[in-house]
Amino acid sequence: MRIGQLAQRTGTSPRLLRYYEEQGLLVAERSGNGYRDYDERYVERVRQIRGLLESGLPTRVIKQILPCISQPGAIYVSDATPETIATLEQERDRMTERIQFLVRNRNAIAAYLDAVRSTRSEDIGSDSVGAAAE
DNA sequence: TTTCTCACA
DNA sequence: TGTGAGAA
Repeated sequence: MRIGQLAQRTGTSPRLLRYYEEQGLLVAERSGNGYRDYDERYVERVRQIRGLLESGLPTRVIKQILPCISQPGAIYVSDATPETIATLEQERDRMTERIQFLVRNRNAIAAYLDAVRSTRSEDIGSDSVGAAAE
């Protein structure tokens, strides 16, 4: 498939897919006219990349660890160099810190909302706020 | 439609 | 980390 279709199927843009390729996250075949040619497997691969980026990993790290985690289910310990292990440990710790940061802020917001709701229900006598979605 | 490059937030 | 413009 061509870049436009892959973009559509992964919810990204052609521009972004070229950018990922430039960063070494993707390698595309070329068809006769010079257009990139992707097979089915790239849909899942792009989703993987998106997920890791949204988790806050920089592209250079994703490039390094993608071969290790792209095999679903099986974990191939063999292809993880000591250097990659170190990177993963560091990234895991960074993620833990960010999670704690998010939890604190979520709690602060939740506490504020509870306070606002209780003062309003004292004034008005009712509240119709729906359940929070997860 | 896609390619590339340059510039910019 | 991404986007927009311009030209082929």
